[in-house]
Amino acid sequence: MGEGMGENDATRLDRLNGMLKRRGFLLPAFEIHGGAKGLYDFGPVGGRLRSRINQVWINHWLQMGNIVELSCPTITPYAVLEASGHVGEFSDFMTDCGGCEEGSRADTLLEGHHPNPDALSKDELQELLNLIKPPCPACNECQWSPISAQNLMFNTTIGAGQSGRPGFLRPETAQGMFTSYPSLYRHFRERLPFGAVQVGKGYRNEISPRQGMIRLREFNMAELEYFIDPEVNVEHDFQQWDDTPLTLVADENGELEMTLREAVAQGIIRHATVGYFMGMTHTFLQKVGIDSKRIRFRQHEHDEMAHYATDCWDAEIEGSYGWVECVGIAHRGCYDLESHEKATGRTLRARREFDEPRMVEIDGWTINGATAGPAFKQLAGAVKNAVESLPKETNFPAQLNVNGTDVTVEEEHVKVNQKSIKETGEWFIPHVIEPAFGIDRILWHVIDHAYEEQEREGEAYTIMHLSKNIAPVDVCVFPLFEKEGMGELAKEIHGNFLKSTGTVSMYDGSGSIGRRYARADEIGVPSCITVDHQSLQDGTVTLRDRDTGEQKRVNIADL
RNA sequence: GCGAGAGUAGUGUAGUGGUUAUCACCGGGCGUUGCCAACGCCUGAACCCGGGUUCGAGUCCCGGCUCUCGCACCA
Repeated sequence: MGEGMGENDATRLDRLNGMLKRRGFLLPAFEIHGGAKGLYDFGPVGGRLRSRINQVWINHWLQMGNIVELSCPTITPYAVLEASGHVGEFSDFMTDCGGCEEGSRADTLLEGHHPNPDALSKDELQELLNLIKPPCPACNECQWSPISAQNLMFNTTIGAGQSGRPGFLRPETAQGMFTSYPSLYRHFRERLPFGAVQVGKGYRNEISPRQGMIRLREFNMAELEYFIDPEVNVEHDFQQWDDTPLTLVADENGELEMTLREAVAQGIIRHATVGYFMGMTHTFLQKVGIDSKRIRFRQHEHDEMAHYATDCWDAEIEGSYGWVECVGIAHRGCYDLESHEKATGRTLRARREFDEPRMVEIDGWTINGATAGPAFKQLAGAVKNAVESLPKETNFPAQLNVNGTDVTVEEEHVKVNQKSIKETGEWFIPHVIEPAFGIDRILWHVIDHAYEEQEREGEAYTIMHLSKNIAPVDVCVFPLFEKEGMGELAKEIHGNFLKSTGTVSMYDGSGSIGRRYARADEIGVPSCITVDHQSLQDGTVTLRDRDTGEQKRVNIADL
């Protein structure tokens, strides 16, 4: 990152940041109290920009027709994130020295006493720590406080006092969508594929937030969890991207220019749905005004991917900080649902009906409950499983080892088990393909790409070329001068814009007309309307385009 | 987290211990001009926070917070 950033880029970045603060896009949060690292306010202009980007994102995915929107809590019980692997992956287990109060990592203290302390659970670490009582590296004292998970996640307590139970602020929105799987499955009438999207806040207690909006402690994310049947080969329509080859940086093939259709056909992209979502991502980024020449997709190398993932592509956008990953599109296999299934014992599966019912022949042994029950008592269940797995040729009595106990199974304990079972389908854990968007990073690059510095008669002039889809203010209405009724007419037009839902209009009557255009250009207002003398006579106004500066006269009624 | 540098109106800045903290842009009001940051007058707005040294601190010292850069960390 930051490669090749010249002095001009650096001063441009300074001026851009100054403007963003001055005009109310992005500001350091809680600044009057000294500020807080990694936390930003979206200001009077930025707040609207953010929510419009969110809305475009949601609508973009809802267009697929089999996607619903969820909203899950940001406060998440410990068990959920333990099941998902975040507690293990994201934490360091810390303990404080009773002598000098210096905090140490428990796994580091126990190195040399265990082959791989990093892999131990919290309880196991605590047990080992109590046993070993290693000396404090700072003061040699051997008194250690109970281990706590010092986490890249924000700890909290759900509920007050003794009854409170531990939890975290969520590090991603995804887990709530996985835990909502049963409700999604029912909503979609038990038919794959389907997906859920969620836009919301995520939290990571980053050790060192840097580079403005690029690494935050509280961030806006937007994720899609798309559930598929791994055995179904889906056909996706790639036609819409056949004319736009993408820049792909593939794991083993280096940088390529090719269409998604080709990349999927050649197996460079390992799953068609991943490819389809890459296309959807590219289209979305264009919708919100990202320069498509500065988008590329980079494939994770094998050792970079989470162990359960089978393919992962990042959409990277080039801006003032170099190439920054803004979207991750990961094929997560069945990892997430399986993890929650294991932790809860709940079924998180889908049903796949066979084309033809399958007859399963069972020809073997099972126990005779009447005799085996009294004989094996509490072991009877385990003996049943063991006997049923024996081949038909087995002769009784037979010696078996069940749960570590040797038992003798007599002929009288068993009976022949011969039957046909008709199976019409099977249950499986759906696979998940997850496009995860860092909204703040995208928003930053939207701003970065939209920001243009011009020079007009030696003066710096700033235009934000924000897309109409996301511009925080849709229109400005100016009276050429606030007299002879021009101010009143302009206010009336402004009022009519405000009445139409979703339109943001600003009225500005102060300063010269050129100054007002300049103020509007700086926050990226696409259109400005000016009421002049002629308006009073014929009911027309001038409509000025931000990017070209051209004006045309239009009837007030046609606005 | 470690090391280095920095923090003065909304923005960019001047100010090496001594009056009422400089300048520009900026915001507001009035007037004037009458379609692209025009002009005049009036006006608004700052020494990051907390301690210390000193008769006196924006300035020196210590601690904290924030920013920038390097190292470390980083689905």
